[in-house]
Amino acid sequence: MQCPATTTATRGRPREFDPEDALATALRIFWQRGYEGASLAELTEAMGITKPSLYACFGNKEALFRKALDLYEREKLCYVSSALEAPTARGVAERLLHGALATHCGDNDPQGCLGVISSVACGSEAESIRKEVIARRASSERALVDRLERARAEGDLSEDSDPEALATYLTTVMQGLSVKAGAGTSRETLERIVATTLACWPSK
Amino acid sequence: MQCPATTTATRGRPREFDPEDALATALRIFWQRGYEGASLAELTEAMGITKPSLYACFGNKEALFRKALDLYEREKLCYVSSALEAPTARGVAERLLHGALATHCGDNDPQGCLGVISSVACGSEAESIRKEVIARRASSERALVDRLERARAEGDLSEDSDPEALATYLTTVMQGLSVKAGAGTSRETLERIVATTLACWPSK
DNA sequence: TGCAATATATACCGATCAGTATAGAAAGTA
DNA sequence: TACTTTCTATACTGATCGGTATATATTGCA
Repeated sequence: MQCPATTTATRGRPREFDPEDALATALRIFWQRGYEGASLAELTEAMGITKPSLYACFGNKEALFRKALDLYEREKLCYVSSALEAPTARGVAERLLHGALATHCGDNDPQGCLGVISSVACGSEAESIRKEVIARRASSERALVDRLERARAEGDLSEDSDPEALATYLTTVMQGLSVKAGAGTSRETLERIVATTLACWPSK
Repeated sequence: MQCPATTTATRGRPREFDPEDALATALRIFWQRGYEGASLAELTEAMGITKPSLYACFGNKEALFRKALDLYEREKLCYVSSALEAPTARGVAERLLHGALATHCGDNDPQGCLGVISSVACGSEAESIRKEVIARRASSERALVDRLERARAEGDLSEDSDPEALATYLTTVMQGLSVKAGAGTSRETLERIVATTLACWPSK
């Protein structure tokens, strides 16, 4: 089967492509098109492999998407967990917003957030994909709530503030940023949105 | 051809369906599925008409979508223009956010914003749809910028505030709300997000 | 060298996509 | 009643969808 990490000598004809490279390419296509918008024809052409190779290596389209989503969270959403390590609530907000900016409006990657794209779109067939993306997002949002509750306990968020409300508010802004980024809003405008959000943020 | 308003006596066999009802149904389907996610099979079944009837009355799928989008803006986004008539900048923000809440998280309509759904998703064929939706949104955002500039001129927004930045910030929150609504976030949570946003809003 | 194992290339599958050709049904007009 | 006009119902088009069967090519091992 597939062994992306260990390059153990196997029998049979060796694979002619690098599964990690191919997966990174698939991620890029899914990121541009969404799950349903990415056809197997476009995927296989971009990855430089044929459909049987794709199915042998990754299972099927849905399994490929989940692996791409894993890669996305591992490599592109790492700013989230590192943001939670900021010393203050304001620092967390700053790192989250600037991280979102860098990740979803960079020059080298598609614009917008794969999670937002996949949860908003599309038809009925992709329902299980949608649910999975929403579930993953919920767990990372819970971590943010916990962090802000800690901030309130530590005093850098005022006693009468609502950590849960602030957390969902913050992710709302981040998701709005992704929508705008995907719609082609300029980076400069997005930076002003982040600045405005931080200017409103109710803590030091 | 089609004459939805005037019921002039025409020759030939009379149409057996009400184009306005059919269009309202089509809007609901597009709203649930997005442009590409809504198949003609699902559309015609929900509308209770056959494909030839749909094509004779509405042109094609894209034209039907544009007509549905017109209806959507006319009936569902009217809260935007009425919000701009609020006496103060804070009143504008309040009405916009509560209007978005009522429209995108109501019990009778699909969750989320048709514009966000259509601009975020999907494949490459719907590119012209995407562009159209983005353009329509831009023009309504311009109206909000104008309104906030007036607010600054009138003094209910401080001299050193940035109306353009505040306007895009506000629409960012609204689009984030739509993403969350489409993902199934509870109305109560969304109301807390609105309350949090207004608590942060930098004007009386 | 021959065999088992794995990968590739080609061509195909049934289902669905948006869109249409054709024929019949229902109205006004003469 | 005959005729024109318009709508509806059925069946179809070529293209594309995700997925696969088959045959061939390339390796390790015996």
